[in-house]
Parts: sequence; structure tokens; C-alpha cells
Amino acid sequence: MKPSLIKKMKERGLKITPQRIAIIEVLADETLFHPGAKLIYLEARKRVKSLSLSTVYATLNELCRLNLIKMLEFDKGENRYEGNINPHVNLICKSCNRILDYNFAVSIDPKEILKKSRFWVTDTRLEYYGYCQECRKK
Amino acid sequence: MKPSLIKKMKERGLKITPQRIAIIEVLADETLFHPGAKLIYLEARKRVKSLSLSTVYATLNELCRLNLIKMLEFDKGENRYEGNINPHVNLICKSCNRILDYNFAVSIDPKEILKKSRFWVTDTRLEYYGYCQECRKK
DNA sequence: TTATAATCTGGAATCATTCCGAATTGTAAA
DNA sequence: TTTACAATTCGGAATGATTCCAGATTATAA
Repeated sequence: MKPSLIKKMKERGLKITPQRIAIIEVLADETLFHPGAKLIYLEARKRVKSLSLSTVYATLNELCRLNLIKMLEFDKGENRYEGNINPHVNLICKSCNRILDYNFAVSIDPKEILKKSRFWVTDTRLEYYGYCQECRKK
Repeated sequence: MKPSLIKKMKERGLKITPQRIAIIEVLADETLFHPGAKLIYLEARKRVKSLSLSTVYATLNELCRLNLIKMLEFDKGENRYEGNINPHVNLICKSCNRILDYNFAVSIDPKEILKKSRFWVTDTRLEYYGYCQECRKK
């Protein structure tokens, strides 16, 4: 993920700075589940100690603008960011806030929506809330 | 919508106040599209002039807690509230922020998700972003 | 090596929402 | 109808994530 992201950023004229590399590395770290800005900030700061929170937000916004990552907006708590930009359902645990990806065959056809509601779909947000395996045990 | 909502509120022990009636009337007004707290506040205030914004939030939270209305959380801009609690897709216009309902036959089976991902689904949020008919004309 | 536009920084500002404590009121029971 | 009290209301302060800003720094191309 990291090399291809950097390549795409260069192609689109973004400069590759140590701050941005650190942020991308955190996003590519699969042990972190869809991290929020604050966690990204804390982790990336381990690599670039001068990093500011403003820069984290600015970088994440740029990457979203270019559709290189996806932002999941929440009102309670912070937004979350994910590198998987293929259409999929996010399974969000209401107990531990973990977010799992669930890949599925899309069944709601944008063309049908355009026909019925005259609405042109550009992107989707599909979320199922509930409880993950570990939290159900408790 | 209004009488059944009030009935359900009484059943669950909520008191029926002029403020709450005004808020429900705004929610039931179909000419308003999925209003936010501020719009609800401004409209309901026409009926109960002493109404405070805190009360609007408190009431909306109570109604959500009892699953009588549904809250759509957004980070940019305010949350939006809707009386239609049947599963459906929200078509959200990125230009004018209007929200349309799109009813569809659910195809992603919660049981299948439980089997594959061991995740127990309790509720859903399905949003398609894009542009509505009127905004596409421009 | 230089020029410059992009980026970074940190503190202030924003804005929706929540919190709080005191005043008011709906409701059930007397 | 009156009483009692828990629920509700109010408004101002607090919260917290995000954005804005203006000056300092830096990646990159020539």
C-alpha cells in the first residue's frame, strides 16, 4: 500500500515529506484498525517528533480529496480513516469501536436508482452496527 | 406519525410537554427533509417561544434512545433526524444536502454475516452520496 | 544552488453537542 | 382539586474534534 500511495501522490503533484511518509506508514499498519486522527498523530509522532496535529488533518484531507483513502465520519468520537477504497460494508462494534471490513457483491444498482429516483450516485457508505465476536462473549 | 409517536412516548413513561409536541410536529412535517437540530429548534420555537436548544437536543436524544426516530450522524455540519425507521437507503445530495429515502429489498443477510464474520448486526446505516435531479441540472 | 510554491507548525477560532445546577411543570395519587 | 416529586426545561459554560491563520520551513524542478 505504501509505495503505490506515494507513487500516486507524486503523480498528482503532492510533495513527499517525512511527515506524510510517517502518516502513510501508520495508515498502512494493519495492526491498527481504521485509526482516527489522534491515533495517527500519536503513532506518526514517534517517527517525526515535530509533527503537529494540524498537519495530520491537512494530509488526511488531501488524501481524501484525491480519493486515495476514505474517511468515515462520525459525530460521537472522531472520524476514522481507511485505506480500503473498494466498496464494502463496515461492521462497526458498538462495544469496542472496532471496525471490520465485510466484502460483498453489490446488489443495489446505481442505474436503477438513477431511473427510479433520478439521483446520480458517486460513492457509498454502508455500515452495519452491532457486536463483534469478542464483545458478544462478555 | 404524531399521534402514534405521542402514544408510544406515554407508554414508555415520557412526559408530554408543549416543547416535545412542537418538536414532534416539526419532525412530522414532510415538507422539511430530514431536519437538523438547529432547523428543528427554529421551527419549533415558532410554536413554543421559550424553547431552548438544549431541550431540542435532550428530546431528540430521548426519542433516539427509545428507537422512535433515527439519528444520522455527520461530522461536517449537524446531525439529521428522520422519522422513517424502516430499513432504507438514504440518498444524500452533496450539493444541496437534501436527503431522499430510497426503499429497497434488503439483500445482505445478517445471518450470513454472523456466519462469516461472527458479527451480530443490530442496525444499519446505508447511504449513497451523489447529486439529486435538481442539482444535476446545474 | 536557487527560487518558489507547497507544506508545516502551533495557537486561536469554530461549531455542534453535552453538561450543569437551578427553576419549572406534567402526572399520578391522595 | 390539591399535593408531591421526579422529569423536564433553561441558558450559559464546557467540551472536543476539526479548521483557520500567518509566519517559518522545505521539497522539488530548473
